[in-house]
Amino acid sequence: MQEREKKRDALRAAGVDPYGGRFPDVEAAADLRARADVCDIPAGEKLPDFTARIAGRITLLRDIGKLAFLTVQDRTGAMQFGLSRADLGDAQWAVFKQLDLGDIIGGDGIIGRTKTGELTLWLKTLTVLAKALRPPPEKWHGLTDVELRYRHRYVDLFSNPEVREVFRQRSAIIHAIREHLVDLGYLEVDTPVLQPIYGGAAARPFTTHHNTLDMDLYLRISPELYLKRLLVGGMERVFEISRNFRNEGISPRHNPEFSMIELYEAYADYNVMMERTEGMVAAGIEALGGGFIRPYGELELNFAPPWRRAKYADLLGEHTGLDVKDTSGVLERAKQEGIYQKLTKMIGDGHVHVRPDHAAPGSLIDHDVLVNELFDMLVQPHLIQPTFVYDYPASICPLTRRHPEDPSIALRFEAFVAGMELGNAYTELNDPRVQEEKVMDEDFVMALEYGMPPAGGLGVGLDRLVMLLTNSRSIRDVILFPLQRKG
RNA sequence: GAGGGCGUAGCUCAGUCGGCAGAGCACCUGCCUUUUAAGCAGGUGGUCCUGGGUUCGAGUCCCAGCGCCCUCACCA
Repeated sequence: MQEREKKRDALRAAGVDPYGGRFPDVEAAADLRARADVCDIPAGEKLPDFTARIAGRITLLRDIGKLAFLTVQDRTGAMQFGLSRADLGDAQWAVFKQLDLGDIIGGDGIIGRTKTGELTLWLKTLTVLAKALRPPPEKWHGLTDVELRYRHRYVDLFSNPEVREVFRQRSAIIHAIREHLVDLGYLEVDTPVLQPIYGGAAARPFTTHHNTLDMDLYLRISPELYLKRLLVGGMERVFEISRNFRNEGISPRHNPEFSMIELYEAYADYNVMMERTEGMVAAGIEALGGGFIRPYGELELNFAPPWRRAKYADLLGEHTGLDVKDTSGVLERAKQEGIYQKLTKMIGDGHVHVRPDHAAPGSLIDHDVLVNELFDMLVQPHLIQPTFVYDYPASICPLTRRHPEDPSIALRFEAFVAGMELGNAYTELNDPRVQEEKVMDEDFVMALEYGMPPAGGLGVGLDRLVMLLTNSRSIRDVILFPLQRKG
């Protein structure tokens, strides 16, 4: 670092600003490459009339005496600069001598190809735009220490092109989904992140406080209750790309703050929401290119619609041989798997509620809770190809409309891919008197009393979708600044 | 919250049985007008994650702590 500060001072002493300002009309390296490709420049030739201006960070520097080659990287790729002491003049050559890997420079010159055919910008003028005081990571391995990659993501980004590519793809996916929904007549909205009453999911919130109002507030765990108010207000198709905050554990699939796209469509139901899920994912895939069949780790996933649709009860039977309504059979299996023992141990902690009316004789745990645990343990890991699991046990889905012919079934689906939950949807409950029993938010109930159109609602985890489409193992690889403990 | 793994130069990593702290890249000095992980010669660079302990002597062994990764739990 001391050496670099000396060079910075040397530049200043020579009247060169080491932190240059505006540098207009820079061409992207990829655009220049395309422009050059149509010219058929022979190896070893320079075209005196083909001028260009490029800017970026120095990633390679080879000084071979009175001639030097630099590789400069911009957002679109790399471009080689050629510097000749004879052409540049002593003053500019002296400037070059103060450069290091990692510095950001601009170059004006003419295009040519070297003996080996590499496209090269032969500089007439060199402009220092930012002197880097810290060296970049090693050129061959880049930055691989995951802790440093997350803590200093800027280094990760400029030294690892594949990381930049993942986040470019993330942007493309979200942009495509947004356009897809807008094309369907959806309005994009923003609802409160700071909520006096939290709801819409079962998770512990982060709490905060507004000083002037002297009011406790929660960071939202879901935008759901606000988006439904908008349905009442006549906004019949709305979506929000919502950062949600859940004060829960961290894992390769969970970050405390994460992005979800949530949408509501009046007069639709959960079947329509299955199509919306397929449509959004297809739009994301189309933006990336490469087709519906995509690698994910050792797996090969086929996102081509329509995805498999399977009833919760049928899948349970398929993978466990159990009948959902067989309370004693489920209890026995739950004991075999150790689930029952685990749950009864947790009753004291208040995490598990005892509901004898829904339990098998002699069981302390609600039947549907046992079923759900069995499902998570024995069925979910097998849901590799995109699958809509629908018609859930009603007791584990309070905000969902019941099946008209079977009140024990909720009109809900979850989308699973690679054994991971990707989305969750309902045919929404719009009866205020039923809702009232289950929600603390009086204003929300009042909204329903004014009449909410029947609707389908859907939430898709955007980080997880980006993981699946970019073949990323960890949610931290698709979130720019994942939460880290204070280092 | 529980278990396992990891932590050494700016970066990527070796470090044997407890016996002088190492390599490559980067950096510095010199040479080189077509390099491609450029090359050649010489050189600088260390809180071995932190704090204790054992020992004549600790990067190495023991204890505690911190951080990261993984698994489980919690949670969608």
